[in-house]
Amino acid sequence: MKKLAMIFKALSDETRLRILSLLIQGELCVCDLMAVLQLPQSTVSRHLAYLRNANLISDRREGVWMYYCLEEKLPILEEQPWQSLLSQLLKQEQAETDLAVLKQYCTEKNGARCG
Amino acid sequence: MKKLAMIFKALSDETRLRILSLLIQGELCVCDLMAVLQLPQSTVSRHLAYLRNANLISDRREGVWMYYCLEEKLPILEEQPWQSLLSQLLKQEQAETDLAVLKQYCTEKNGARCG
DNA sequence: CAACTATATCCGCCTATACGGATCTATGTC
DNA sequence: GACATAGATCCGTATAGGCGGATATAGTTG
Repeated sequence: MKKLAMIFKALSDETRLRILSLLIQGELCVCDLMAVLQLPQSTVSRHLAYLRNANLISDRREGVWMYYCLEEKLPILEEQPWQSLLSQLLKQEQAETDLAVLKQYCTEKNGARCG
Repeated sequence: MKKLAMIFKALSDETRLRILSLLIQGELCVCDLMAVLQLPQSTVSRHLAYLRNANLISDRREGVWMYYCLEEKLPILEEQPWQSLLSQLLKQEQAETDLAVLKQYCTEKNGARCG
């Protein structure tokens, strides 16, 4: 029960929910998230660390960049409720806005790396 | 998104999850919850108030007793993810223990009122 | 190794909220 | 109205965690 509560605590912050909704589209690095969310780097990194500690996302280093992506299966929460929570996220207005910004950002970046 | 985050915040405390898992069985009053959870009245009432403010439960007065029960449909979260979260709750070890205690408590009480 | 960039972590500050005993309020009973 | 009981709220205390600028660290490039 305590573990389940920890997962919900990880989900109890708007910024973290926004990050998760963006990661549904695929892995992103810290720069990407900073650009889309318009938040300082320390804030983004802190939330990513929180989500990683809760095992909701995993990271992968590629050179200087850290790429984060959603964990598809969680140790505690079963797959069905987890996926249905994620799809619920996408239905939020804020998620739509953020995804539009992400799309625009990706177009401009056009496959290039950050930096 | 903020509202969704508020719901998760309400779910981010172990005691509140235990209360919700008990309420799945049907409405209970504060005395019942105190007895089963073995927690002081102020603690139980505080968590119930938190859950009510988050619209996860509703209350009903009957004489001196306040009965609380689960809200079946939430304004923000759709029914499917909500129900699947609730069923996830029941799969936790702590929930099994608590439900056993509740069952025992109800047997002893045998339909009587509190007090 | 020096310089640069991406990211993680530290720091001080501030708010939210957990706890449980004490008190207030509402209701029922005599 | 006096009293008892259920429950809500208040209180002081303690901790978690949000914020974002500053600093530390890790990898890349010359």
